[in-house]
Amino acid sequence: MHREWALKTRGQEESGALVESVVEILDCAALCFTEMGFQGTSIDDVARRLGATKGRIYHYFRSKTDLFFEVHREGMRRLMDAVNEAMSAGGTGREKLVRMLEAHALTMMQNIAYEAVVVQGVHMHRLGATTPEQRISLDELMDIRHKFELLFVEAFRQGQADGSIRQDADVSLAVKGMLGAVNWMAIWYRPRSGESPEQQRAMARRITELQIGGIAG
Amino acid sequence: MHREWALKTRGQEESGALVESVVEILDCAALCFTEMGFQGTSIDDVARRLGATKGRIYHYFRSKTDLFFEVHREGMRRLMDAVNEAMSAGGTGREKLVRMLEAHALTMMQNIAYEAVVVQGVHMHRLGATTPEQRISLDELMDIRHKFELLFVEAFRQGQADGSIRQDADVSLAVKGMLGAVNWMAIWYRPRSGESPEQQRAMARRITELQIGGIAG
DNA sequence: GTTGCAACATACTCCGTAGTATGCAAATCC
DNA sequence: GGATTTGCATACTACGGAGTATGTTGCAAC
Repeated sequence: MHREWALKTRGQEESGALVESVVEILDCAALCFTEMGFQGTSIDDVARRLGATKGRIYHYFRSKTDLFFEVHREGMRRLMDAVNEAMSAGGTGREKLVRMLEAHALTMMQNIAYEAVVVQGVHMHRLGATTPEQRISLDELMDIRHKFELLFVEAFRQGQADGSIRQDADVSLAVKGMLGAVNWMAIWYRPRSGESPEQQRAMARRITELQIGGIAG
Repeated sequence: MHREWALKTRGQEESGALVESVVEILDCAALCFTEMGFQGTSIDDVARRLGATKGRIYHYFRSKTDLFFEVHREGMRRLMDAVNEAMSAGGTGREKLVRMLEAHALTMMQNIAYEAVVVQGVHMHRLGATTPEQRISLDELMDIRHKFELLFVEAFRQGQADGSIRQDADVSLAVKGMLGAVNWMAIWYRPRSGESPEQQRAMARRITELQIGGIAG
């Protein structure tokens, strides 16, 4: 998969060193934004965390807002990739939905910094005070997010059609509820030190199963 | 119920006019914080929305952070009141949980500005850069939030004991999931113009029923 | 080996904003 | 009815932080 950075250097060849440096910046930015919020994070904060100075960041990114958008975009990309793959395999609508929710939850846990920024970004979508250029980026991100939700809606509808999902449910509300339950992990989940991928998968399965099966005894 | 404002004037008698003015400030602050975030909102923004100036705000609140805390506290208070009342009535654990979730969802919808700030505040709890005094306020709010979650845990456990809730569930994870589904409303829900309380109650019932019953067909 | 450019660091500018100090009219108290 | 306080508005200060302009170093190409 070819990444398309919205960088000053967009369009030119990506050497390995360049990508590495940019990813390093994105990682630190994701951590800072997660811990202190967008407005609460200064470029100097990110630079300090990098062990560098602003010069390095502004060499690659036009503005603080652009940097935030790139982190957001990368987080959405990881989510989208995971869920798309989970959806592509066959099965009933319900089986698809289960795989998609598990993939979603697992991606949240494995990329908690990026995904916390994504959750923040959703909240920020009415920021308004942006340049027309940034407005386009923002609209693009909202569009991706909408498409993301539509994937779940589609699987849900398929499940209703094949009888694996109850038909008396408001699809939109049901999907928003399920996604909310998983997205909320961005708020409370922090990896326990030494937590194995298998433990993470187990947690993803449990939270998914509760959303599918409910809690009634 | 006697409100205890963390104001400069704390401890003195609350005349009706004082309360009215403070509530007006809190309402505007809640809207601003919801739309632009904590750091993105300036005191002048809140004042402009009030049709006033900073002087009025700093007359009642020590700092911007204090103002945010008060909005957060008020939002939590409304949630807590609603859920506490729903819990106090009898019934099985599951019946309690249903009423509590419905009350939670309904309160979210009817106080969306305040509750959006509450959700934001949870995310902000590791802000760090606060005075010791503010640190105490913040810890207090986190404590309230924790107690709030414990109410649901308690009802859940009761339901497991009386057989109305399945016993193979991780209580903490299940509660976090359900609360996430409802809290997420702070992100997507905006009242449709002319939406009746009855329609809101219907939505609260639907989202609750999905969390309790699941979506399996 | 020197030219050129990439990849930063350094050193500024400038503006928004939190917080303060002061002014001032109306209400309240004695 | 003078004195004091309340409930703000006005005017100011101080500073942090976004963005910029300008070095500086190292590698690559020729």
